[in-house]
Amino acid sequence: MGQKAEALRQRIVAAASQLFYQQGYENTSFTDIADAVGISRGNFYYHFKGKNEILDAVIESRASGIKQLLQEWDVKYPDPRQRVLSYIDMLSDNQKNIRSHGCPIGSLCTELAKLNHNIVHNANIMFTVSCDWLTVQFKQLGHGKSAKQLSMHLLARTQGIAIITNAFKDSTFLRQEVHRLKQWFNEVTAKSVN
Amino acid sequence: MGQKAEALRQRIVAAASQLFYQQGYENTSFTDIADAVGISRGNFYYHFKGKNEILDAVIESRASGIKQLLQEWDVKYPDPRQRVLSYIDMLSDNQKNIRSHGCPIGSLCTELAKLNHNIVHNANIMFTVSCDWLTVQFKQLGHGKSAKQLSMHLLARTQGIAIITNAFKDSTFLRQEVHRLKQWFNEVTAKSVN
DNA sequence: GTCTATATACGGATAGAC
DNA sequence: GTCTATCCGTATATAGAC
Repeated sequence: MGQKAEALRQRIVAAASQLFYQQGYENTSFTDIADAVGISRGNFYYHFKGKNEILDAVIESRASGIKQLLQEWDVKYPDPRQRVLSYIDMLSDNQKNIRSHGCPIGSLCTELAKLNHNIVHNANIMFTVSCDWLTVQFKQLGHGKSAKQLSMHLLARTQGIAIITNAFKDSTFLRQEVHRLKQWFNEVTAKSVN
Repeated sequence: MGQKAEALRQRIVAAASQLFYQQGYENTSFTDIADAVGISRGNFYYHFKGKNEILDAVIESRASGIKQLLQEWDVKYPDPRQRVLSYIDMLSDNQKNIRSHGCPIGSLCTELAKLNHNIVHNANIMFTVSCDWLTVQFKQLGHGKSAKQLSMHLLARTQGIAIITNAFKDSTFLRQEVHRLKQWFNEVTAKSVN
């Protein structure tokens, strides 16, 4: 496969990912993606076997995208506390998108759980990337045994915030909850220091 | 409209509500509902103008169902603390369904937010019923100004738990979080007593 | 009121020209 | 590699028999 084809493949995945986020997976047709990319419907099948394979690529793309971002933070921020606070700040940074379309990970997992796709069971790798990274941070903050539980808790909190913000179209609530979440994080990490 | 037709209408709404929960709204066809109820596809259009109207009825049905349950609790439990704890216990009571299909309210709101339906803006009335009721309970527990914020917070927490439980198919996490949530509630209400 | 038959549109997928 | 043309299944919705 040539470089040009590979580049087009990337563009298809990027467009599909955005459309899946805005409109949902099932509700996005090949026509939608084709129009966004500027190619014909038939051309898809040179790059992908079918819609399932595009979904697979989107999940893979999102997971590796998050992974890369988190690795950059590992370099950028020496303090694990700062890293986790940056993670929480993602909610504020993306509040407009969350208000309109929810969390890209959570909403996709929710949709796929309703379908009988085999891929459903692999969709949560998008969560796992964050979960594993957060667990490492909590371990570095002195929480050995409860690190994973705290990580999952934080993950769930962010998801709940995204759902309610999206349902009520209310960014004010998001900001309140971000504050509350940071408060919780400060209390939890303060405990471990002693 | 006769009683028999009204009864059939109820059965259609009940079947549709369950299927929307298990398979999603878009992914559920008239054929699916027809098979579940035991009627023909064409018969729907005597009772409903279209799929939108069925969705409307399902939302209405769920909202009034929750409202009724909460009103029963108002009678059954004299203590507002007990009422809120019962609300939290809904997570444990429905853990199997949540594991398989998430929260019926949250997942529907998430799906509808992706579509361009006009109904989307009314879907959150299902949340509002719980939110208003919880706000009343927190007010009775001495939280005047922050009652609504606490109510929304609790709502978000339950949603986050449902998402993660569903994504990871992990009921153990749900039980941990229910414990954590009750702990939070105890701390919050303990404060207000003083 | 409930049914069968059918209209119409659109989805994913394939074949083959270029 | 990318296109056009087309197949086929299924969706909502309607018409009209009973």
